[in-house]
Amino acid sequence: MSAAREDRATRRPGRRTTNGEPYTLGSLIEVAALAFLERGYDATSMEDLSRAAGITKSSFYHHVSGKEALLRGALDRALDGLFGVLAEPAALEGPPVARLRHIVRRQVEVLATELPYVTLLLRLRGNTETERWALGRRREFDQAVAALVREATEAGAARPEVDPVVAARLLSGTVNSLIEWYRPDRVAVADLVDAVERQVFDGLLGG
Amino acid sequence: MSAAREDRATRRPGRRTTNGEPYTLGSLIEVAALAFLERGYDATSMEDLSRAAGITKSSFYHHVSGKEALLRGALDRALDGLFGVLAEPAALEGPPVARLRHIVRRQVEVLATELPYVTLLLRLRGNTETERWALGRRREFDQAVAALVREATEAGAARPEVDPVVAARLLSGTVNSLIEWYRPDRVAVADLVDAVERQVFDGLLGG
DNA sequence: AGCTGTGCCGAACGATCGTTCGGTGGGTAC
DNA sequence: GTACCCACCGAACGATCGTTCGGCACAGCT
Repeated sequence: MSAAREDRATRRPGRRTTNGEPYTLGSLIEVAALAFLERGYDATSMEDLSRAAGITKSSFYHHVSGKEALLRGALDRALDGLFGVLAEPAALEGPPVARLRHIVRRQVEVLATELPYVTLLLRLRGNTETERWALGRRREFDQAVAALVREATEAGAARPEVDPVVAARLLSGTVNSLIEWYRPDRVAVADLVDAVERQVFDGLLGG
Repeated sequence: MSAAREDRATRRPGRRTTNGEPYTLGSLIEVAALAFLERGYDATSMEDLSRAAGITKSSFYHHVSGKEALLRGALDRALDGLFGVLAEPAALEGPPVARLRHIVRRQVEVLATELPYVTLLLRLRGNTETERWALGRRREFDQAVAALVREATEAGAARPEVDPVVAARLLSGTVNSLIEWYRPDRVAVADLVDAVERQVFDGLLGG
């Protein structure tokens, strides 16, 4: 996590005494998200975070207003990624099934590339106001996908025997469950996208 | 340690002042699991638990050795349910696909009926020795299912284009994601089982 | 030279955590 | 009666939490 700090040590951009890279809010949010991913939000102390960043706890507070701000920043990044998918042209035009396919594929990509942030979003319990706000936005996203599943079912393009609401939940569940096991070094993102699409739209059996 | 207290319920077994129901370890584990389900393990204090049980914090400790024991008890119950499925005859005999189908259906049933306990199991981060022990047992279960998926693929009964390991992860993810939204009062268990089986083995599309 | 702003730190704050302990009151056994 | 048991409680323990504060070292500017 600190390898990038001493390379351009000659120039003094901000203040930084011993090394070049200043601590930005974004970089500290990244550090925090990785720690939250590993131990969970509540079980991660500010001492843990500051140690991971390479400074003391009190120095850490010089750059960050508090623990909840780190959470909020990470959740913002996750939600921006997800809602960005919904705003893409291929998610807005064409038959419902095609739009659904595109959203699922892109959602998997966002999950894979923004893994720590999305993981944080999906593990929320709603204990604080910030968490409830993020859960509300996440529900918006899920409902948009659920509406698309219902459209596809009514258009006769999806299995009518299954309640579209339940189908949408299972769909979201399948995609979101990636955070439980996917690690970027083991499986390529492109292969992951294909595998999820096949399993979701074609099922486990057949061939 | 405590099972001997409730069996002879007619004769005032323990002491109980205001009501007849004695506090057994099992009933307190149930209370705890429900609270953990709502707020998360770390965010739930012993004060919360004792208040939910209707006694003070110090009285609570008269019945329970500690917070981790409650966690351990709940995890035990979840793991017993899951491994019980693997031990059923229909999970041991017959072609791989049929055994897989049976396990998936029964696993959904266990998730639905033991929801708080399984939820606790699936949210573990491995911060304590107890958590790591439970994660190890859970991995055993997942590997047993993964082995069955591989068998089915080699037998030509599942899609060969998808890596069996990834397919098994997606399968487990789909089933386990039920804990994120399923509540026993909204959808009947039998309908849930059918919907999951269809979505997993037949896919979202078609009709 | 002196002044100022800033990155960083040690020490401590009050709050809350899980846990322990001494005691109390009312029931049972003798 | 009296001795004992046990569910229950109030109060406090040490530890750790997130957060704050005063001060130190050093760079840029005048």
